[in-house]
Amino acid sequence: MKNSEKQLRDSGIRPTAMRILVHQFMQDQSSAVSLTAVEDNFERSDRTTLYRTLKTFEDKCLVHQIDDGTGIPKYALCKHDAVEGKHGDLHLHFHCTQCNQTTCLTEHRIPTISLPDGFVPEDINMLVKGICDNCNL
Amino acid sequence: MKNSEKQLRDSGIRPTAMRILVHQFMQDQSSAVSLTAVEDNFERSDRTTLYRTLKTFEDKCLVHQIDDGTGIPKYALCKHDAVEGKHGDLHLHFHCTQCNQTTCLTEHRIPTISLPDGFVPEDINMLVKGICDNCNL
DNA sequence: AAAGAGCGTGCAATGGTATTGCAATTATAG
DNA sequence: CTATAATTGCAATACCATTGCACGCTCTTT
Repeated sequence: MKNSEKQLRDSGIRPTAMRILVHQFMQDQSSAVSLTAVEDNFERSDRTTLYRTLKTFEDKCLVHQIDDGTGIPKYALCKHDAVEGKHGDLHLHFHCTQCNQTTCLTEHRIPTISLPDGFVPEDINMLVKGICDNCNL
Repeated sequence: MKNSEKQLRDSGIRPTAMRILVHQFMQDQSSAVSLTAVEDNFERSDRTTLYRTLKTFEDKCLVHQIDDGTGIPKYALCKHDAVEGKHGDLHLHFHCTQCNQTTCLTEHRIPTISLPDGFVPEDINMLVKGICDNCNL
């Protein structure tokens, strides 16, 4: 997938070797990854660099950060095309309490919710914890 | 509210002076509080004690922990009667990005959600970020 | 092709918070 | 009143995110 380089460029990110590798790594993942997980896969690189790489990706809407309740932020590629500085895909996240993996259920849009008067929603986060399909065999 | 003492007893928690005070403090709050917030209100007591107090409350379902995406856990009293070791009230949480307060919208039950085959839900967390009614005047 | 500016990277250090171990104190039960 | 158990306070540990700084690379400009 030489694709990564193009995607970085399109998002206004200079496609360094490191960034391309990280992006490709993210593409290979079926579940969201922690910074530590990325670090373990790139032992030659520094944690800080990877940290900033992910942050850059996030700023440019290539990646979204997921809070799965473990206290450790996870990252996953955004499926949709970046929409001008807005993380637009509000989907469900599932955290498996058994294998500890966090998955994007991209198909499952978050239902619109009605709030009390005066409350203005800007972002919605929905997290389901339980047993994932893999652990449930 | 001498009520606190009874509630602790009913939950199987020994009602020490500290615990009663913390419980009363929680009752007075209109939004969820962080450990640090509790600590600031009880300067005479140790952070660890308060930490364990909240944890005890949580274990006994007097209090539920809220993850509002700030990375700092918040706590709020459970409204419902404790149901045998199960935190049963799945309600909405709202985090105001302006005043930084996190509120339980107890009235707003979380809609049931359909998951892909093989996924078994055990707990659901729904968090809305935006501007709260107080900041929106 | 060489000089310079700006960005990316690595290292070291800082800070904030949860969490645990242990000893002293306090409350409960016999 | 004594013994036992639970609670509390202090100190220490551990884990991350985050930042400052200096070096190196790349890209542009002349």
